Amino acid sequence: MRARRAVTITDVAAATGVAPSTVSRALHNPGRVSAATRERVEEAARRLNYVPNSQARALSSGRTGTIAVLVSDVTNPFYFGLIRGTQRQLKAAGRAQLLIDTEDSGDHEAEMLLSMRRSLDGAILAASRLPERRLAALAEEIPLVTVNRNVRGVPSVVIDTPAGIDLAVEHLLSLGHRRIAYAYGPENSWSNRARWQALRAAGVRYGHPFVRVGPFPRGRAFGSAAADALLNTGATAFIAFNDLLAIGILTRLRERGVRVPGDVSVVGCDDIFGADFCNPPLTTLTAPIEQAGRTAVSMLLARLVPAGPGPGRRTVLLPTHLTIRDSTGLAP
Amino acid sequence: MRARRAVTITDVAAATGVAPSTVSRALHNPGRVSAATRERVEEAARRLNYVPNSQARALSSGRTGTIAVLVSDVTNPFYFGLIRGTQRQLKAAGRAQLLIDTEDSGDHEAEMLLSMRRSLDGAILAASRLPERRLAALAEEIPLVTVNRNVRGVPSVVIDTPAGIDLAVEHLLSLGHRRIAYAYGPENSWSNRARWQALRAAGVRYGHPFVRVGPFPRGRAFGSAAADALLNTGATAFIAFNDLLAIGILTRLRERGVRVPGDVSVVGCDDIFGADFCNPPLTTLTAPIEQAGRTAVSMLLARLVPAGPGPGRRTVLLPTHLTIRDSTGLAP
DNA sequence: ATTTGAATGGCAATCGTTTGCCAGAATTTG
DNA sequence: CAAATTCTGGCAAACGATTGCCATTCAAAT
Repeated sequence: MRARRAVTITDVAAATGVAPSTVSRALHNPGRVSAATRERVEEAARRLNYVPNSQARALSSGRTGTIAVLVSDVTNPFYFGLIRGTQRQLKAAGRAQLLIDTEDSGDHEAEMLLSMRRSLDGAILAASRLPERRLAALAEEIPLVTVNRNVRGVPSVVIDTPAGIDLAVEHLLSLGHRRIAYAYGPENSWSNRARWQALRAAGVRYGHPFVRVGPFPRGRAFGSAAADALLNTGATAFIAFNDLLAIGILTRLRERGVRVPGDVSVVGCDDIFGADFCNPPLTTLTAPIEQAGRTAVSMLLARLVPAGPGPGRRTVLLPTHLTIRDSTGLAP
Repeated sequence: MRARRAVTITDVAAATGVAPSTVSRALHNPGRVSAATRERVEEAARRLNYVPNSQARALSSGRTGTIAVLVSDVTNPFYFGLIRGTQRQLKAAGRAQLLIDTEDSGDHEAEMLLSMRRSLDGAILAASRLPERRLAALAEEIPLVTVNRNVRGVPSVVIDTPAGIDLAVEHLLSLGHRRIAYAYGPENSWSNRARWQALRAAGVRYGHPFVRVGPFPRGRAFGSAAADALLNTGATAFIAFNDLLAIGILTRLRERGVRVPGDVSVVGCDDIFGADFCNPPLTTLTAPIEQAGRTAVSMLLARLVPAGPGPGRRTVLLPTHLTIRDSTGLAP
């Protein structure tokens, strides 16, 4: 009933008067056949509207042409840019993107990856929740590139927010702030730990011991709790684990009648969609998210060609910059 | 070098002492073998950590287990919820989701679909840009469900924003607004046309001829042009094609010193991420986007089982409701 | 006891490619 | 001009499942 039998390589072969193997080579290994036959094959393929069956090809060649992109939560705006970046680059390389939502669970992540490893050429792990050991083990099974997660032996692209944190601190210090508090995010987030790490180091360096509150779960909703806790520290400037939390904090501060930046300043991380139009617009560490996606894809694809140029760069560090908007101002 | 040879159905068969065909049946067609053998097979499969090769399975059975979801722009927040909805439902059904960004081009859309039709069990078209004829033709090739696009013969789930428009109009009329202007979106958007359609009809019904400005391309950036044009109409209330545009309009109005809702009221459509924390929070038509995604998947899967329950509902209409926030108020 | 039919399991073809190997033709080399 | 290479193209064996068909076995019905 559905779609009459598809055009196969055999049909093209018959139409051209050559063997199927020749068609295969003409199409995917041009150097292997004479120019004349190649042209005849191509013509016939075009005429018959032949499109290779990727299943069959995957079966015999072992390459599937699809790359999985695993995110912990598709609705987290942070991933939008990332997904767009991977999508672009993959499309340009003629590959398909399998999007997987791991629902923030490492087990889920591993299970998905393992069960699909036969159907994948590789995977990009944006924000893996897996412990180092399991991640490394998984990388043995299937080519992997991580984003914002640095594990020995697994290539990764990481956005250098820690360096950005220094920029934020300088910015706040220059505005006269001396007490800075950090809203600590989920313990299972590598970025979160790295950010706090950097902030604490900066605090020591400048001789102002910065404090932290939390941890708080992911999501704007917990901005309320975070805001209350932050106010309680007596700090005049807050840095939030990410923009989502920062926006939640902003909302709560408004509710409580605390003026931003009159009374306190707030800095976010990532510069997600919405950071520029929330109220007030958020000063934040702008991360090159889309570029991270593109880079991750490039690294992964580079590893897939057998004659890869050596091991390639193992870790690519992408710089961030501080985007100053209206949520930071002079210390009161 | 990579991953020692995988465990195949033959290995399981050997370990159990039965034929491969029996293993296949035990695993996917339980009624066909005795309970005893099935258990032995299952045990062996578990022990050997067998995971079927989906390529091979697709090749012989014709079913691939993956569904494509086509969106016109992955970074449009409207799709976030949709993608989450489809993701959820597909995962529950044990299927994979291939995400495709058509970059707002019908040609691209058709080309992708055609070239992947062998690797797909079906596709969900969120916001197709294809003309009716081509869409209908494509539906012959591959099982399709559209979202927010109604084409004869193609099952669809549409979010009933037109009905919502009436709610918005009543809301605005009750606040004393008499002149309402619509910011018209891209001509190639079915939803946009439907919304204007509904608004115009309401205008006629209530005896207040509503006007429109535009069309404006997708994206927040064009909110500036839209805002200026809207102000120029002399209307006191604006309804925007979607929230993205509405937020852009809000930004521009603030720039120009126009107070919202003091001077003018603004209503958006969709209730995307950000509509609740922009400045001021946006009154909007809340669409059950995630549910739309889930429903689309259910409809598609229902069509795939051979003994489907008849043709099923062809079009599912999902209701919207008006979420009143701070961008609407009494007419000046 | 014979017939019937259901339940169970195996054989082998098939799905559409890719690719190692081989043979003949064409070309280069000494 | 003979020998050695390089080019081309075909054959056939995978790749790992599914499934139509057949052969047994075993129980139920006559």
